[in-house]
Amino acid sequence: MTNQALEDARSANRTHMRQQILNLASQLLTVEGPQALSMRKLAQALGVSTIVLYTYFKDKQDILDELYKEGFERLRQDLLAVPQGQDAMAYVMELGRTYRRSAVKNGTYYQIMFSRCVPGFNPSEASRETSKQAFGILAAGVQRCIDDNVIQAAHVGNAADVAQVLWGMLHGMISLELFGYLGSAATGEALLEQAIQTIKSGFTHPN
Amino acid sequence: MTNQALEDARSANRTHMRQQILNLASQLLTVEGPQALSMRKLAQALGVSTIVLYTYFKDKQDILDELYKEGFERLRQDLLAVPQGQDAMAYVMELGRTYRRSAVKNGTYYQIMFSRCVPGFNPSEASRETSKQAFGILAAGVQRCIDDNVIQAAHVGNAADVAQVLWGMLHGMISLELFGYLGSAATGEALLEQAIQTIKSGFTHPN
DNA sequence: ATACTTAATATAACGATGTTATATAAATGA
DNA sequence: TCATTTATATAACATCGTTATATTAAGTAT
Repeated sequence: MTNQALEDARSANRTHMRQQILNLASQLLTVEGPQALSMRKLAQALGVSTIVLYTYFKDKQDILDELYKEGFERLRQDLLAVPQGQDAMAYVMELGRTYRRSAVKNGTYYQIMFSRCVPGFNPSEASRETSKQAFGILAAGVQRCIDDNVIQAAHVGNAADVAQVLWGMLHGMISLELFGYLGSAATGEALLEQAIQTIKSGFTHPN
Repeated sequence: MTNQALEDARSANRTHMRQQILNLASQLLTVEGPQALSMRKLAQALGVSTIVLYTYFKDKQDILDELYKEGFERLRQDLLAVPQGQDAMAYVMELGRTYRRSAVKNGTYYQIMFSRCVPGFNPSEASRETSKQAFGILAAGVQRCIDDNVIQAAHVGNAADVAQVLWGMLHGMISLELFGYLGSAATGEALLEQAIQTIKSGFTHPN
């Protein structure tokens, strides 16, 4: 006969252990970079054998998938914290600045989310759904601009497409910054501000 | 006594062998992706031992560095092929479309150039100079727009900064496309066109 | 309480990777 | 012909992700 309380305890231990592993993986990732995040180091840091990792996670991809999700969750939380009180356009522009701050703050996470820094890693379909939620915040902000007639949808297309363009620009500027492709003259923050202003003008003054 | 002709012959053989290795590496990269580009496979495809690779290149990074340079060289050539006859703004916009076409056509090269798809690889300082030359074409185009008063520098900043913003947007849109982050609704080409129009409006109608 | 079953963990191995030390064959020079 | 340098091969080392086998602990049942 199976004991329900026992199962629960085991399940609790299981999620607890999983979290502990993920915390350590996150720390290893942040401090030493994606390169140093190996199963062996992780196990050693935990003081256990490698096989323990495989009882709590299917494989390394499974762990990376969780970090990927956590990265998008952090981004989503940061974006959610932006107050919507101001006018719609100002809100969207502030989302852009927040996006950059969040990405730079969690640079190693951002690498996992958007660069193929771990060979063979591809986020699962479920995790990609998480990424769409973060994007959804951006899209909703754009939609509000359209509703308020700050952006003329007739000229620039639907909200999703406009948000894609905005996202692309944000992601591109941030990627160049994180990759060291920005000319030494301007800072990432200043250039992003300029980019935001440019795209804002493009949204509001279509040809 | 050293024979000059012999040295020359050796040097010629050396560069020839180097090129042969790089060609095969490029093919391996294109067909099987960055993941499959290993020293052993490369040696096996050449029908020689791994040590041969190390007599012609310092290490794997050295080979990747050459591929990195070749990627930017291809991009540069494609951008140079864009006719400058048209008006300055149209030329810059066409540069943008060409940039995307070139990046999509050489997707695996683009990964080496802009994503950390090979652990531990960082382009050398010399190679990064090559990347700046491709960027220089973009910057020169923007400069022409400023000279022709199609872009008001007073509003949007100097040519280098404007080009950075343009580059960031291009790179971002392309990255999202190559990474599969584009909503299934719109194609990469259509979205880039929209982005180009947006940024064009932003450049010409500053607030 | 003792035997049985199940879960958790360790050890050690497999194949693959980049890289290199040692050894061997070929070619060039005196 | 002998000596020296060069090119190449073989085999090894350390690291990686992963897993088969063995061992230990814990819980269950009689």
